[in-house]
Amino acid sequence: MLDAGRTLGSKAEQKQRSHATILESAGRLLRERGISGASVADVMKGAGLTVGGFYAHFASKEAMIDAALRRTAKAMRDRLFARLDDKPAAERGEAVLKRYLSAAHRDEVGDGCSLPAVVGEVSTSAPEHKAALGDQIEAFATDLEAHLPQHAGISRRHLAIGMIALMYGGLTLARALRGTELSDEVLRACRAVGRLATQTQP
Amino acid sequence: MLDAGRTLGSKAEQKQRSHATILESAGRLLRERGISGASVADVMKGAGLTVGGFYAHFASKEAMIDAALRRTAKAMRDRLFARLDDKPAAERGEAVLKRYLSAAHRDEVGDGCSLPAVVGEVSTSAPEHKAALGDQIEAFATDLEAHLPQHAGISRRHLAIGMIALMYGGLTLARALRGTELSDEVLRACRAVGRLATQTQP
DNA sequence: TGTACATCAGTGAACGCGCGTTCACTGATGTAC
DNA sequence: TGTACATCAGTGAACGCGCGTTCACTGATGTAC
Repeated sequence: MLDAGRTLGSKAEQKQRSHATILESAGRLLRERGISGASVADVMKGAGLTVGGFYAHFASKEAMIDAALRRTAKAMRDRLFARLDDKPAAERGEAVLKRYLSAAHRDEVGDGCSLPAVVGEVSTSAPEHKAALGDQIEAFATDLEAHLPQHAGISRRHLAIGMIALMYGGLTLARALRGTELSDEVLRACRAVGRLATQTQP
Repeated sequence: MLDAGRTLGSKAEQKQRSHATILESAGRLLRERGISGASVADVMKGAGLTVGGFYAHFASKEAMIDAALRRTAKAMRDRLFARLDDKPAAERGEAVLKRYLSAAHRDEVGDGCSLPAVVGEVSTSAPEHKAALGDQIEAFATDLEAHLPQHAGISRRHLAIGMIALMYGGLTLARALRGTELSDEVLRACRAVGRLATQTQP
């Protein structure tokens, strides 16, 4: 009775902890190996569990991918837009660009953005992933456009969407070419082109 | 004797024709389903043949993917830069941008650019694909930079590489979101951002 | 407090399937005499 | 020209493997009395 609050639901708490660990493992493998590469067995092994228990936590692999995608994309946004207030408003867009298109971000595959691992596969995988991706792109664009300047002939929203495509495209290309000289060049080139868009017009 | 030229090597010619048909089928499936989705059995079926004969034409699936990637990328460049002489020099960069980021190109998955189907998978597949992709990006950049204006603070080569990342990223995102409103918006937004880079500076 | 029963998170083996690759074979084409 | 043999492009079944999913089970935790 005294420790009712601690004991009660301790089984449920254990399950909750496992659920979180599985999601974390799924997020890492999703970013490292993509949708098809993040196998249920490996995700469970990464969480210190065995395959059989998976379906007590998720209805299907697709449901797991969906949850992992939403979680990792949210985490990425939080990180990307953190501590921007320290900088003058005019420099914030470029700061996001530099964080995203850095060599460090290219190399920390399992912890970085999930878009490079996911976007290319979405068109050939389960249709529900399209909605998850769409939601994350919308959220990303909304967060980003607040930090971009007004240009003639293009809305801030479209500027943000274009910047996302540039950042996603550049990072994915740089990762595909990792270890070659061209990989670094891609990052530099995309930062330079992005700068044209983040700068206030003369 | 009379028809020696026609008969001689007719077996070899048959094999050559089959080889071309297989490559064509591989190119289509590679673009429709990506590297892992273009299975050897389906590629052969698409060429009107059966699995067993495959290894008389290619040393491995990887060799086939390599050849198909190089072929389709070359074909895409030829198409993208065709008949640009009809246009004033200042409009050629934007013309390429419009061709690449068109709704038509987004929708003709099996005949368009192979980058959306390939780039995301390269970092987790056979290492030799990295070289094939690198070569195609180099060639693409070289072709493109000739049609771009000089900007302050960025080389034409880097402008070209950045544009490629923007076009690849935008098309891939638009394909992932195909059928949604956001998909069209991505294409429009990327064309607008690309225009900032293709225009001569004021 | 102690005992008997219920719950349920997690295990591990099995399923049907598609994959890349191998191989004994078939039968039309090509060659030798 | 006609016959016997060699070549080789393509067939189709088989292999070992990893996949997503299912399911009978185990054993620690929780509940009832």
